Amino acid sequence: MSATKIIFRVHDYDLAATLDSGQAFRWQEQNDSWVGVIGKHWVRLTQTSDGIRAESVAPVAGWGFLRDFLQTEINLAAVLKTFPDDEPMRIAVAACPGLRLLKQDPWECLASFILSSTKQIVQIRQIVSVLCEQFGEPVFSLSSQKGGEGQGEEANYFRVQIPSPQPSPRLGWEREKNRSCFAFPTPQRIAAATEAELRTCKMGFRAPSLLAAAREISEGRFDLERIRRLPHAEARAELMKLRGVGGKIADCVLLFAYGFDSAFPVDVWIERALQRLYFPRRRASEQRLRRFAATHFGPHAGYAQQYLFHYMRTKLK
DNA sequence: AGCCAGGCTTGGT
DNA sequence: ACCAAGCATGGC
Repeated sequence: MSATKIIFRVHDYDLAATLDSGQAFRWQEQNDSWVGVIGKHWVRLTQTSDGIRAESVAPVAGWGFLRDFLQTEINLAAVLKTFPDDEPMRIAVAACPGLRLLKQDPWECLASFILSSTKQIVQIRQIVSVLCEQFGEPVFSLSSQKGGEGQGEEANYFRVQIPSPQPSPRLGWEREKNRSCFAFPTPQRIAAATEAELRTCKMGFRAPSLLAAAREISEGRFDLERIRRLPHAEARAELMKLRGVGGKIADCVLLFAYGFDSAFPVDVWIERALQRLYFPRRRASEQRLRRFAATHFGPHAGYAQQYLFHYMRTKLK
């Protein structure tokens, strides 16, 4: 089974910064590439001089899913033009031109951010990784005996050599091979688990929240697709009905999965960034910072937030 | 309204 | 080595 490839010709796209900027938690750097799973597709992405090269192990019917995920059609320059013309924004953009927003699957995004509360990015990655290994369907099977006529999911798997160049010294080869080979578990699968089982993934007190969301969704009481069609404020209110989802997490899902570009997640880091960059002389209340953010950054405030966040994380600390 | 919920990283000694 | 603090929070 030969790998299939495509090149997305896109400029001002910083792949590494984008995949590693705290919006998605499943991408791993492998040599000069990034490996991850989108839906049922394992993919390897590499930044090249003329864009982004994508490789998959199994042949894919089309690359629309990846174009959509990476948002390569977005005219970034046009987005940047809508930012306020002030010193902090200029510096934040200059620090990482080419930082983008992805468009992720709503369930994966929601579940990941329910698991994110009071966790640092490294820990969120660990939790999500174990969750996928434990409950996710393999996106391809290493030892499947089945040919093409199985009726279940198996028919979609392929017997392949995973093109993973070198084992990392810290995780053994076996473990390394198996990472990123699982789809994100469905709401149905999570709903079928017990709280105790979920807790083995080290998610602690977030387990009941994840379980509740999975049940609401799998039993049809909560419709993730309906959110997409609601106005911003209503969509936000709807998401916040879920246990474990407050304003910050709702904003993350609105921005990273549903493409509400004006959503502006405010966490400790953004709060500090706003305080330092926009109110250096006197201390501004959380209220004030929030109100300022809601009006100051324009229609693509979410992009602005991502630049401020990245700048804060990498340069200001 | 303040405290609690885990566990891992970070930074001090 | 060890230990304490601090988390890209929200619920009760």
